[in-house]
Amino acid sequence: MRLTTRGRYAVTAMLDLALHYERGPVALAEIAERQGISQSYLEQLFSRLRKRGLVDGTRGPGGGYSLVKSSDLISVADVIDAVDENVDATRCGGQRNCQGEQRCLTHDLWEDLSTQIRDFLDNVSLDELVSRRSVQVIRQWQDDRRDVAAGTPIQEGL
Amino acid sequence: MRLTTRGRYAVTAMLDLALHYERGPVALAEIAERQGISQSYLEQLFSRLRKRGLVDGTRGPGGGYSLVKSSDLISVADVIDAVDENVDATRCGGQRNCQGEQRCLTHDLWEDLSTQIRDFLDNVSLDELVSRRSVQVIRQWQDDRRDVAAGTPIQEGL
DNA sequence: ATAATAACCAACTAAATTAGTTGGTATTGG
DNA sequence: CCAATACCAACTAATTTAGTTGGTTATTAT
Repeated sequence: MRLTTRGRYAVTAMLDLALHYERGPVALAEIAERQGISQSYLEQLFSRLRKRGLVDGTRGPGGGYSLVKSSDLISVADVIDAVDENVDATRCGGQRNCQGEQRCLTHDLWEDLSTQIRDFLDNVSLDELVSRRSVQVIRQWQDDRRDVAAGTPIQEGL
Repeated sequence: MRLTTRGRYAVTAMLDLALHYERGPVALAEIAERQGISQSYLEQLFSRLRKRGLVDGTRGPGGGYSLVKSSDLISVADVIDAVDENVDATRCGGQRNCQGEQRCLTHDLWEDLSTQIRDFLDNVSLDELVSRRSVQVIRQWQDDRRDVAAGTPIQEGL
């Protein structure tokens, strides 16, 4: 089973995008700063996300990335799939050849676990994450922090 | 999240033990052969399993390992915990400091996923695995194969 | 006693993977 | 034209994993 920083970064970045793309494309530099992720690493991740048709890149000043589909149509599983090979828990990747030609003793167990994980991740959309209270709290904090860093007075509303 | 060959090997080996320890201690050489796992790697895993009080080692000829507790009291989670550090899906290991001092945007999501995985693995006991049809089929195949390799005619019953 | 068996132990190695860097080129808005 | 930004490929450092090597102890059978 592969669920590593790569997948977590990708979901975090996509969630950042879902939170900010309404005012137009979001530059990777912004996401990198807000989420504390290396920008060039993000580039690699977004290259994969773009190839999967999840995001759209706009070049030039004012450019950045935007979501192709509405955030309620993008599941966490979609994002992880795009950057990580898979979240399969079996050794053989479902090929049933974990031990020579044969299935290993525990093949079915890992298959069941994979199904569990997949069901869970399939059923969480970016949109659902956006509306979570805990996400909104962190978003607020991150946005304020950025305004302070930029010397802009914190504004309520707008 | 860490679910790698190590954890899978450990569960497979423990299941092999559950399937065979009634006739006395099972030598690692046997498990290694039946399950296709490097014996010296198994030694490392069993060292951890022993320290966790899951198995008991008997030295000398006829020795090997046996289960300390009955197989219905050992969950798959117990085994994975013993050899893998954890199956936590968060980056911070639940410390909530995934981004500097703060939680990262997706912290709660990974926490929820961890809970899912843990619940699943907690609720599968070795005993339950033993009684699965698919496990019995593979067990039969493995035991027959070993008899053939040893030149012993296959016996029904005994 | 001695030899064989098997647990037990520590240190090393090879391979893979990951996270991240470097140094670019291509587009596009102002 | 210039600055911003996506886009791209190749390299690097660190970490982790699976597995090896070369032992030592303890126990049983002869």
